[in-house]
Amino acid sequence: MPTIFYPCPSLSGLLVKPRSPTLLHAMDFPDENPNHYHSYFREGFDPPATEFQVSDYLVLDNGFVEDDSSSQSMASPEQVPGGSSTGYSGATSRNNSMQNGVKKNKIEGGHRVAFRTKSELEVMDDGFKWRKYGKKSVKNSPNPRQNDYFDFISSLDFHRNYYKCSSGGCDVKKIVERDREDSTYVITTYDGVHNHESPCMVLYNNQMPMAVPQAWTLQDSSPHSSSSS
DNA sequence: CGGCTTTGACCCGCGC
DNA sequence: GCGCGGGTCAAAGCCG
Repeated sequence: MPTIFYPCPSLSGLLVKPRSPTLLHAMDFPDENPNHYHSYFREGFDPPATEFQVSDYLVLDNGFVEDDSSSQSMASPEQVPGGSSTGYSGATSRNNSMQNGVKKNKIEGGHRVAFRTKSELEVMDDGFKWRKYGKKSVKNSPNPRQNDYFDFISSLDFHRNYYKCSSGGCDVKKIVERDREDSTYVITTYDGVHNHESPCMVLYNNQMPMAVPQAWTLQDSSPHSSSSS
């Protein structure tokens, strides 16, 4: 079974809810930042639920985000004809194709994952090097909160930051925005699959090679994605 | 000087 | 057709 690994930064507990039929395997490692840890997921493992703070999102594989949650800022299925929605309803890239008259927001490389992480920080180190190439303002939160902490969060500008992997030849993109439904959360969406190892993983492998077996190796795509290339 | 961020402009698709 | 929103481009500026 092909395996795909993605990094998921987290500050206060990883927020995971598998959206695909495959279960996910989490392996947590410390970051260079003591306030962070990263988790790497792979198919075929059911993490003990008690170890995780449940989030509303983890979406992956085959290039389409599956989203049956009606309470999120990400697109709901009805926003995209045909039922397959994307993390961003307007992600109408010029590379997107029309299929049978139904616009499918298929991403290059065939994979999209989204992490919803409870964090004051919008930009978290996930081990890869990213270059920012765009920023767009979005509407403010529809649910303003009332205590000091939420006031602080709500005072932040709501915007969407666009990043590309700065590694040459790697076309993976990352979109970061604060969840407009709950501004204490940050939604990070990865588009595509890295064709190289993370510099961070090289460090990990040097330090504890047995503990991180090929965690950043991106093996062949899943059966779902084989039709999306 | 190179790499990165910022930011306004532009392109495109969609809904009305 | 037009306006709007999302995504990208690219020039300018910043910083180490």
